[in-house]
Amino acid sequence: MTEIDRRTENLTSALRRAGVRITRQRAALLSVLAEAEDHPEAVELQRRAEDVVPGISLSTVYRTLTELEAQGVILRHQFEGTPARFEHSETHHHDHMIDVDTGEVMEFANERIEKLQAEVAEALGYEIVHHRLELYVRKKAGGAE
Amino acid sequence: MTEIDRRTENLTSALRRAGVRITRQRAALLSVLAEAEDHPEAVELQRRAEDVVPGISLSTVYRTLTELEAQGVILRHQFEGTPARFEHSETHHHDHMIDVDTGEVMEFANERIEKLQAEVAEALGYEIVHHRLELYVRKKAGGAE
DNA sequence: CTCAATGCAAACGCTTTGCAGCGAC
DNA sequence: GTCGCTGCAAAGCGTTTGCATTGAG
Repeated sequence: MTEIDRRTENLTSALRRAGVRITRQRAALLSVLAEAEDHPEAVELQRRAEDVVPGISLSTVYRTLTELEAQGVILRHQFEGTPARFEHSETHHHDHMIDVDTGEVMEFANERIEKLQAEVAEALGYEIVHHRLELYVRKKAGGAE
Repeated sequence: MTEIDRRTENLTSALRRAGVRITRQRAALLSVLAEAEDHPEAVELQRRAEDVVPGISLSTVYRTLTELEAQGVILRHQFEGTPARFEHSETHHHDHMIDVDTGEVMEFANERIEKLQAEVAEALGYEIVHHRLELYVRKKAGGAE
């Protein structure tokens, strides 16, 4: 069983747990999401799913994504100036760095930043429900291209 | 000259520098923005401006906001689940904490987080153009209400 | 007097929704 | 066979834009 099969299984069981039917459209989307290494937007997911289920509608894509997000198995990111992007939430928590020139999305994790965020909230009597940290960046001149 | 007059002056001169006309609508918006202590959205700014210029249109509000943002004198924030919110950028840099229950927006600044962000980008050969850090929080049980 | 700014209404881009027919269970 | 899901088309929401008119300079 591959890593991707495992992820697909995970997404599928989340839907089953929610008591919904696994249709051809949903099965296609689940595997597309499981094998995505990037951060595709809804239309891109539709495009990829069409290889398996030609004619799948964008409404279905959005409805499924909304359901999966509610189940907590995928994440929806609203970066600046683009439609929402999605990724399965199996991997550990991370934040994002977006190259403003290319649109490329990279991931990073920094334990110390996380800790400081919690301290900031704590100091004011709050606890963090979730956060959003996005670095909009540009390759440095002379940097490795 | 009050602090608010100073801010209004600052916003006005940014527009003048851009070579645009200071109309009644714009003058009203500039002072509304200057005296705002919160993070109002476009319709709210329109509402406040209407006290001075009844009938000011939302298009005008948006057009002026876009211009001021381009001049770098106001900031546009796209928090989750709400229309864009605006604030004059006179004060020093800060990030935001949003109470998910009340919608209240609070500001905070943390030098160490800023520094770590720069380091993360630097380590990968990038420099930060701008960032977005938002903490979606909830008052802790037993915390000062 | 001129040309930029306004208000209106229409278009926009992304996302959600109502509905009649379809298909997973 | 039931009833949840689908595709379609239409609506929603915040924001932008085209255009004829108005008003700042």
